[in-house]
Amino acid sequence: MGVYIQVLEDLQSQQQQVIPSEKLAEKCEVNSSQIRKDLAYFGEFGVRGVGYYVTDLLQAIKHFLGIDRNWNCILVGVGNLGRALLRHRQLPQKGFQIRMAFDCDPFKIGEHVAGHEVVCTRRLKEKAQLMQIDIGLITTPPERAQRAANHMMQAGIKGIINFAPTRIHVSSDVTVDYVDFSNHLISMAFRLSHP
Amino acid sequence: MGVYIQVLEDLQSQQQQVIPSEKLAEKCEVNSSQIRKDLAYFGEFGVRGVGYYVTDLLQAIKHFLGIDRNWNCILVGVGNLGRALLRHRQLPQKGFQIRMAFDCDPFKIGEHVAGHEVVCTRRLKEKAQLMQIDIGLITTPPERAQRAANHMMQAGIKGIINFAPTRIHVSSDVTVDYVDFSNHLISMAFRLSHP
DNA sequence: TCTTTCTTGTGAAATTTTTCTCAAGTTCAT
DNA sequence: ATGAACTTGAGAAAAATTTCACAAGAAAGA
Ligand SMILES: NC(=O)c1ccc[n+]([C@@H]2O[C@H](COP(=O)([O-])OP(=O)(O)OC[C@H]3O[C@@H](n4cnc5c(N)ncnc54)[C@H](O)[C@@H]3O)[C@@H](O)[C@H]2O)c1
Ligand SMILES: NC(=O)c1ccc[n+]([C@@H]2O[C@H](COP(=O)([O-])OP(=O)(O)OC[C@H]3O[C@@H](n4cnc5c(N)ncnc54)[C@H](O)[C@@H]3O)[C@@H](O)[C@H]2O)c1
Repeated sequence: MGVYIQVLEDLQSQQQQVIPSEKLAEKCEVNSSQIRKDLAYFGEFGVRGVGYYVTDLLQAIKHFLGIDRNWNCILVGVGNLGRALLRHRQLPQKGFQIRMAFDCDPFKIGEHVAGHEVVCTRRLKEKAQLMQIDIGLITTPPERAQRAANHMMQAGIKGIINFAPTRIHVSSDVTVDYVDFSNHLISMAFRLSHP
Repeated sequence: MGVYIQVLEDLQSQQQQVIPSEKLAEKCEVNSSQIRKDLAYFGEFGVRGVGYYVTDLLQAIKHFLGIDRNWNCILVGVGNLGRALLRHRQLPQKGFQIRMAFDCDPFKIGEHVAGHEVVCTRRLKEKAQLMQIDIGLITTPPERAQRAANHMMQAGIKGIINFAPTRIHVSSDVTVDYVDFSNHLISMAFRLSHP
């Protein structure tokens, strides 16, 4: 689904107003009926004989996915990866604002990264509750990920994305998503080994 | 599949020698027959009534996936994300060595990041051919990703992992994999909007 | 208006993935 | 030994996903 947005935004910036599923499929490298099925799932947006109106479609997809609004995020673990995310300009562009950054290292507390002051993790609950935080990003070492998740849950955060390569345990009303690059490297190694 | 490795390595470091699929499934948060099917796919590694020997299983999985060896990688685009990857200690630990780093920004060329000298992208072919490079990582801005891919193809690299949020076109003997965090954020936004 | 050319939306078919089930192998206490 | 308790591997069933195929709507030229 994310690919559709990527490609449609490209088309939009190229001023292309309409695109048929066949062409969109090519750009997304998927089957065209796949696209039609996916899009039909949340409404009739195409026009027979014409195709899909890029802008309308984008808006419809974004609304359906819940990304036609801003989401407040916090980040715990201002290390290599944490800094990269804090400095990543595309996240706020897409409606995901990292509102605060936390770390437990006294040398990092007080530092500023991309306009964010790094705050002590112990103050997470207190700080995060001042603002309605939707999503927490964990970029601590794996052995600290559970602790970071606990802090987030105490602050009432219901969505956690864990970049540390370890499973975490959360209560049933919290959604966790795992991001692990090494899976992509592994998958690549496999494909290169079995040509 | 990557989860299995993660969890098995955890077990190994805890000195646990044997684990039944049921317990492994719990830790990986998947169905236990799923695990048995997956593992049976590349051999009979379990012992009925006992379970799987952690060390043997790990070795077998790693061999099957082609990660019981070292893979030579290069990275193009020494920005926020590129630096994080260059400094990421787990990659070499898992057998993925980033051998060289390239950038086109004259201010960055010559700089050292995590023991790697940053080299001008124009010298990629020349440099990369001195060593058998297996995998190329693209961490440039999206509008430069295709160019980076072209350089890699010219150097004979057959596997490309693109962290830039754009599709790239490659010849049929090259494998591309896309990594896009924002997909995880989008998926989280969707799940939080449809509770 | 009619015909030709596109292209969607969708039911049906095909394929893939996941789950269920259980015979058969292993261990251990008695 | 024997039985009870486990656990795998794999066939069958179920569920989900992907692809096919085409009726029906839209546009454009004759
Ligand atoms: N660097 C990468 O490119 C990369 C890629 C994929 C995954 N990861 C994963 O992301 C995580 C971070 O990687 P990194 O390279 O940034 O490591 P890092 O060591 O540079 O950063 C970790 C940061 O977390 C902080 N921290 C530790 N415990 C904490 C706690 N309890 N509360 C708050 N902050 C805490 C540390 O002070 C440090 O600043 C790791 O789990 C790593 O495996 C990193
Ligand atoms: N920062 C993140 O956390 C993050 C997360 C996800 C995806 N990404 C993606 O990763 C890419 C890099 O992000 P970033 O934040 O590091 O950006 P960045 O601007 O900090 O870094 C980009 C680097 O690429 C270099 N570059 C540009 N053109 C080049 C070329 N032709 N050859 C070699 N080097 C070239 C630039 O000099 C710069 O050093 C972007 O596409 C971004 O969308 C970044």
